[in-house]
Amino acid sequence: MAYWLFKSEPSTWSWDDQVAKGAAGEEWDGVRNYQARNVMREMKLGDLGFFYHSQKDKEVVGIVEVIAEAHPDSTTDDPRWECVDIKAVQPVPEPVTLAAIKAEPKLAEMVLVKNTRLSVQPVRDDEWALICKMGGL
DNA sequence: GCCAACGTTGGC
DNA sequence: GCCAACGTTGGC
Repeated sequence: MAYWLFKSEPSTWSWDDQVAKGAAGEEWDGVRNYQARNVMREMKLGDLGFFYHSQKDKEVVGIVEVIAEAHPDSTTDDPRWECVDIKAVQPVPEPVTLAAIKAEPKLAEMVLVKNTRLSVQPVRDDEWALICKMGGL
């Protein structure tokens, strides 16, 4: 099982929007970046990911599950772009802020810290476990 | 609202 | 194939 992180501006697509989609989930569409697309191609059914709010909140607010592997992005005719489908699994009881992540030396290598602009990222097993703990899970 | 980082585009 | 110009993202 691999772990990932999905970044979104709450004003565009928030955790609440994701939760509202329920078990049916939703396409993680609109990604127009090769690196992020390549990360999504690595995802397998059942993998878990953090849902991160960028800009205003800057915190990990929930956990999602991959329910469909990479397929063409329905929001474009350009065959270069693909996306996965994800559904909300559960909220993080105590959202983990970017500040808290930066304050933790064990998380200094996170893509979230080192490559802030990448919108879909891999998360290591140890990073996943630690953030879950910090979030009260 | 500003600015740094970075990805993409297009001219040569 | 290189590089300058430009656009976008996201933290502060």
